[in-house]
Amino acid sequence: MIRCGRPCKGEEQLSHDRLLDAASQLFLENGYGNLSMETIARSARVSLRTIYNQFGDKAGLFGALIRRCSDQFIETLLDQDAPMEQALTTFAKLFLYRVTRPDVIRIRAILLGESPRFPDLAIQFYEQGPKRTLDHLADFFSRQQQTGYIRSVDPHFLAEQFISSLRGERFQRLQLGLEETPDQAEIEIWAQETTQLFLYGVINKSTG
Amino acid sequence: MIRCGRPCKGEEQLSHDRLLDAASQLFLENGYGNLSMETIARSARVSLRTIYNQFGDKAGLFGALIRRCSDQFIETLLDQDAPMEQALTTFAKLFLYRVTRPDVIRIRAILLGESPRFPDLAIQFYEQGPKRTLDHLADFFSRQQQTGYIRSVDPHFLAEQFISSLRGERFQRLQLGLEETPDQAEIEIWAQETTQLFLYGVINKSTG
DNA sequence: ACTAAACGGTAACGAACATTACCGTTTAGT
DNA sequence: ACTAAACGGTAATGTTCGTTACCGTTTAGT
Repeated sequence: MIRCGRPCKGEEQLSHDRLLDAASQLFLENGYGNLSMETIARSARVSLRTIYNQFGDKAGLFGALIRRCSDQFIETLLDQDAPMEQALTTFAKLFLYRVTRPDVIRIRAILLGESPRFPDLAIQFYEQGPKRTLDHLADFFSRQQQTGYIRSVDPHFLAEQFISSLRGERFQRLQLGLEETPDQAEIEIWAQETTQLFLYGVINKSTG
Repeated sequence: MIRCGRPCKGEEQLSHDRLLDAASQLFLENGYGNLSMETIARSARVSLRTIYNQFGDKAGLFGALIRRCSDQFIETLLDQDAPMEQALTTFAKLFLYRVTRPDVIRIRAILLGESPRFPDLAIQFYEQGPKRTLDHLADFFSRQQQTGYIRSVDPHFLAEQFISSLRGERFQRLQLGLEETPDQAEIEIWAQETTQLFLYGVINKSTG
């Protein structure tokens, strides 16, 4: 790179983001232990010293990355007034689409593998990401219970079960790299079938 | 170690197992990339050369370990003649107990993180472990469908949903190290509530 | 008894890697 | 204009690690 020297005023955030972007992609491809700082620096067209100035060390860079990934969380809207099945199905589609993106799958798997080394990071990730979705969903179920449409079970339990059903075994296979990323059409079927099973159960009802 | 030289006839398998046991525990504690061959050798009271003779290299040792972990799979009995809810609950307890053991949780998380480096290993693990459980469960649902008690949905879909519901969000937290291993009492409640929700759904039925 | 195989222990080799240091350069702040 | 800060590039440092080699020892197989 020809460009060198102290960056201009407006460009401070720029190299910072470029660095995070490059590091992100490389961590996703190689995991934590199998990626060298030099590779990151070269890919981001940044000097090694800059990384250490901005993030302290490798763990700091990894942490910043996880945190940025969690911050990308946007609360999925749950329409409280729509029919419950429709509201849940719409939520399910959005949730499944996000959660099946290859980079989300990968970052999750990497964090799982390294969580004993970064226990605080695991907590941050969960509380800023999955936990907020669960709370949001539990609130939805709680309101639906007040209408009497659904059984009075702990709404947090319901939220956890719904999320877990949504992920399904296919999510495990995705994390193991045994399956391709689903497209929109597959996700829609996936969301509908799972939501119905969750709502109506398995038993054949005697009366419709 | 004082003991040295070519091992006696009956002791061949012994050091092999001792090696796998030690390696197993160390991999669980440290993950793949953060564990040195020398540490394994010392812990197993075995020379480095012996490891390389028996397993080729580090990846080979890790693979043998994963395979042994999968082979420990024992088909959980599903009583086809018992009432369905009872059969499923019994299965659920056993499944949850096994799947929440710390070493099983850890080996899974490590394999997830390293799966891009060991794609074949991920396949072997899944097919010898989870897949056999799923097939077994799908067969159970298929037979139950013939009795007409449950809706006619793809039994493999039902099996996947049941397993996935069983794991629940708590399983994710376990993998992230955010929760303690559940004891038998917790597992029983967990199994019962999940099974009931799976069978009867969320909707308040008009007629009991 | 003799050879080959397998072992434990130590050391060595070579590569990779996280981290730091140094140098010349460009911009910010005053 | 001058100093301090931040940069890119290269090199160095110190460590760790996977793997191999060598040596003396013990057992298997014949």
